[in-house]
Amino acid sequence: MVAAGEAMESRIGRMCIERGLKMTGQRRVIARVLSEAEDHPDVEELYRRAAALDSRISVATVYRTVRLLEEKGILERRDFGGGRARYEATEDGDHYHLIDVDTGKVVEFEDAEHTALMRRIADRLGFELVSHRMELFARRKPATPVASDGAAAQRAAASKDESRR
Amino acid sequence: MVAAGEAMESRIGRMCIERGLKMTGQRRVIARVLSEAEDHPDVEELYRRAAALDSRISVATVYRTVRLLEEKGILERRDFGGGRARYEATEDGDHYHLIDVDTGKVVEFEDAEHTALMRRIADRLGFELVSHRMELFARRKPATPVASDGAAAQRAAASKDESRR
DNA sequence: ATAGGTGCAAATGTTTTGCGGCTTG
DNA sequence: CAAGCCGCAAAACATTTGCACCTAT
Repeated sequence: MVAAGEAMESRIGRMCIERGLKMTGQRRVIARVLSEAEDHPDVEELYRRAAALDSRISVATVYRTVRLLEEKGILERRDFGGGRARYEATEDGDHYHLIDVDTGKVVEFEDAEHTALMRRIADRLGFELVSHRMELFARRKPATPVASDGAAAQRAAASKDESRR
Repeated sequence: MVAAGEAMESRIGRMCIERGLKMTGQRRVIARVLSEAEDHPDVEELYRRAAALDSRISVATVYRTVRLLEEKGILERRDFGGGRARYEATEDGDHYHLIDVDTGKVVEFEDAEHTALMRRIADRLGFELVSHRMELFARRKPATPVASDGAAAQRAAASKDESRR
């Protein structure tokens, strides 16, 4: 196991240092929370988790930090509908999100074909793609009656719990 | 020309009547503004245009109307970033938007292939697609240096002015 | 007449900010 | 020590709503 020291820098904490950000206590805590998050928390939720580790943190700081990290390219802001922005650490390959309209759960998936398609479209219109976004809103299928299923499912899927609204 | 009577119902106005909505003066004006819009105005802008035709309209009513028409499927709400929701009349075929990150202009385009792809992806993950969204953020290309251009450009593109932010 | 619209202003919910004090590099 | 943070509370926005009149149907 990873001998949990105490002042050990989290993955995102290290990224902050790399970009020359001042590391305060609260920033370190928020960085840790973000590093450990496996879902797409909104600011309120990040605040809750951070405050649980160190109570001298205010929502304002969470907002400021999350904004800063987004500018630095460390975080990405998402909008899955429902008013508040959600955040997730920037990852390497492009991936997209499918939101279960009934439960609010988010399923991530990759699709290289798609990214290429977008670039091609922009190009055809005389533009250079800067960024893009795509979200699928869907409902779980009732269960495959009979038919050939077996190895039906998927590699890519990584369901995560986040039933809030 | 279409003899602009005065109480003549606009396209969206007619749709309201079809669905049994009460046609008040302000609703008629808003419907007309929406019918004539060729861009993707936000509520503030709709209010401006409507108030120019009939000053006894409040923003609250525009908000209420736009919300109602969205529920009735007459309008679609869009989010192109920048805080406020934008609206556009529901059209037949799916179309998507490319936002010029420098000017804010919106270019619409269609892509049947794409819609099918999404449905397939959802299906593969065990879901039934309810709706989806996709936006491209891009920058105009500097001009094709030499190479084969000529018939370079595009059919699909329909650029529209809306440089606001 | 009556269900439903409307204006106005107050309320909401999320995110930003001004400011004096405190911390990091 | 200077530049940059933080907490707090107020402010800023976009959008919604309660209430007391109006008005299409």
